[in-house]
Amino acid sequence: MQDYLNELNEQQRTAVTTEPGPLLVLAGPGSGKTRVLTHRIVYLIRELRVPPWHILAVTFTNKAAKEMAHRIENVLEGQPRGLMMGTFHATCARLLRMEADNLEGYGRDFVIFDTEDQLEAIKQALKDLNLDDKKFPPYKMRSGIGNAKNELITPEQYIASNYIAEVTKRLYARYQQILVANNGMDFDDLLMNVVTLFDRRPDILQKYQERFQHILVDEFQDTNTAQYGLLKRLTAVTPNIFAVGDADQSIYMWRGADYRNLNRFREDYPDARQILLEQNYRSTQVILDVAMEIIRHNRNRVHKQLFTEREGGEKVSVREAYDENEEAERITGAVQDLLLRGYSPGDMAVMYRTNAQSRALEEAFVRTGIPYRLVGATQFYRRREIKDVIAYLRVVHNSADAISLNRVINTPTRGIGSKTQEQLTAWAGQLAVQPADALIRLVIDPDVQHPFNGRAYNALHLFGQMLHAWRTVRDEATVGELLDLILEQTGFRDYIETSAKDDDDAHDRWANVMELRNVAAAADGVSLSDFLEQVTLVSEVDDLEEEPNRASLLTLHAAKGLEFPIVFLAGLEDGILPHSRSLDDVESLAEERRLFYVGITRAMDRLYISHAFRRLGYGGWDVAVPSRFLQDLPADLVEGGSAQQRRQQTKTKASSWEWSSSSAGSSSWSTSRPSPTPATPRRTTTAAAKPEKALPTPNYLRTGIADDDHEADTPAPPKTARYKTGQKVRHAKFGAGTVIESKTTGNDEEVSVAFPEYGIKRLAASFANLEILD
DNA sequence: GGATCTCATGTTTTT
DNA sequence: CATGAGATCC
Repeated sequence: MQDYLNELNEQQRTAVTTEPGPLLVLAGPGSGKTRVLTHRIVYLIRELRVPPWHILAVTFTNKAAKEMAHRIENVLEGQPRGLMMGTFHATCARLLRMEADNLEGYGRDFVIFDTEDQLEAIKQALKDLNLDDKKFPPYKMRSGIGNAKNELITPEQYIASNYIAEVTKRLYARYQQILVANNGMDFDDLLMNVVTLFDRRPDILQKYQERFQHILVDEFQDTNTAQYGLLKRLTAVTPNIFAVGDADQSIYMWRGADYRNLNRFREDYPDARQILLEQNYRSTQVILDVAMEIIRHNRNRVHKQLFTEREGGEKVSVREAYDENEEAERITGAVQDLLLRGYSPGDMAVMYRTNAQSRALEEAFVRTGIPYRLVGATQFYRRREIKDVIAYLRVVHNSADAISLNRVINTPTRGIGSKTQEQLTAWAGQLAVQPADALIRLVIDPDVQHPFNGRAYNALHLFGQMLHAWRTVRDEATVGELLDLILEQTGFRDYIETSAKDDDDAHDRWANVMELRNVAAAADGVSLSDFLEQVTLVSEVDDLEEEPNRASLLTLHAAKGLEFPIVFLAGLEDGILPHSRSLDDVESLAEERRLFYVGITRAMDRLYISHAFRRLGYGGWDVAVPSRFLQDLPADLVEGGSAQQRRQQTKTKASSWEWSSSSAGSSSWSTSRPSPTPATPRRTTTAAAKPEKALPTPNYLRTGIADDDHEADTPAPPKTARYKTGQKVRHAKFGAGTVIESKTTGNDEEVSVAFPEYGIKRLAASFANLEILD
């Protein structure tokens, strides 16, 4: 009868069947935490006879929520009615939809402001306060305000300890007024407002305390103060809180998450039981050992001794590529190899630190024709054309949303410039109505007094008519129909076609709009209000189309919670995987390490790590320093030699470098071996980066660390090409050849040379050591 | 008032 | 390098 419990190991079963009360599950990667959560919910419903509506399960991503819903459905053969499950933000939004009337200044039809809307509001606030947006960059101010909200600090409580804080405090207050005036809440408000509501209205708090008698939290280490505060209030009377987390996978500190909430939990719920899940069902022992060795270097952590029944396993491969393009090519080459060996594209994932890295990878995948999907890069709902269309819907939905009105009133351009917009705002102020409603007044009341000249009036009137028409059909039409009407009346397609850079761009952007239209059309029976909420709170495209069997390209952050048989971690370089902005702070550095740990532990069978010798910075090429984390890899579990050896090899090969061969990638990962005659290990990372002869050290070979003294005054390499088309040159390996083309790239020179026997090679001048034959 | 160009500037991760 | 904002030009 309890067959679903048999699928669990002892610790898991203990967690699932523990009696209600506070429980902390410390779950290592791959230890089945989702399984524990879902089974716990099933257990509560089936065994303890808890009505589903007494259960609240919160996650951090929509993906996790969906996954959980899916699994529960499988076990229970149907979705339990009334079970509340979703992200913190979505849950709070739902709650506020019911209760916002009890919040001063807000109504239930509030809109959710995303990051971009926030910036607009902050710019407005800066203007209102006569502050210079150069001195107080909106995005920085936004994070200041956001941090305060995450800590549940109101503008009044904000401590102005210095000038910038004093400005932030004032700005925060003004910003908040603007939000309220727009009946808008930003992401942080969703959480904070619920807490505020609970604190002001004990009766409402009590209502939800009674409703949510069992609360489950996924990824507990990612909670911030506001979220923790929320949980604490809800469980104050009945502390049935089932929290699952792993401090080693805390990667969201930058957004206010604080894994120390795990400690607070132990203090705040002294009776809490604690269960450790260390058995891993995902990776080979080799991968786990590597992961543990990496994470071990972080201080102040509780070690989890991960183990699996999958003993042994393939060693982790580490390779250095010449640059990011070659790195990408080697990865796709290895992918092709693996495809031949029976893996499918869907088994593989390439993970990286920053979205910018996806470019080279994507190009390589396109070139090789391997099906791939790019997860979340330019987030669908943040694309300009999508935001535009959504802004239209928002204006139709909510007159108070002046931010959205500003966005669309002249997009596409229709002769309503900034001056006219100012007049409109002023005029609406006089009428004491929202600008959007003032426009409608212009349409329905022909005799109304207004300050506009003929041209402006016509333009405004025309727009007002459209808005009026949309408003009229709003409640009868489906979201899809409304959207069609808007697209048609605004001539949106024309707008996209005329404003796009080129045909491809126009095509893509229109395709995006149509994608949104499809989403809207599919959301049959969903109210406009709900539709807008979903659209703002759902970031991933995964709702749109679940791409079958494609390799995934994704950031390490996006990879959390996922697993793949084959994982590639690209760009393991100082400044990228420990990200440059985290190098001088111990805590951030520890978080970068956890990010690496998360990446490693996504892999089931095989892990490939790569870094490049040089990488395109913002401008030219920079020499990359292998990630400091790589030094911590256990040598006996890694194949590919030390960082020094790899670099030595890169340099040896670089003298005969070539990009063109597409087969180079596939063999290089599997056949290249660590140099048989390893150079005397040297500690410095810049060691031996000097070409022999008398060539000047190219700038890109220098790092911030000072080299030998005499190099400091070596002149920079010539900016102009040293090699000219038609010139005869000699290469150590390829022999004599003719220069076809030469161009400078950054501080180096890229020479294409035709060799009679070897064909055309593209060579990096600083390495190729070409002898000019005249 | 609007569109185009240039210059400057600023670069992580996302609910 | 890419995007965005500002100035300039139409």
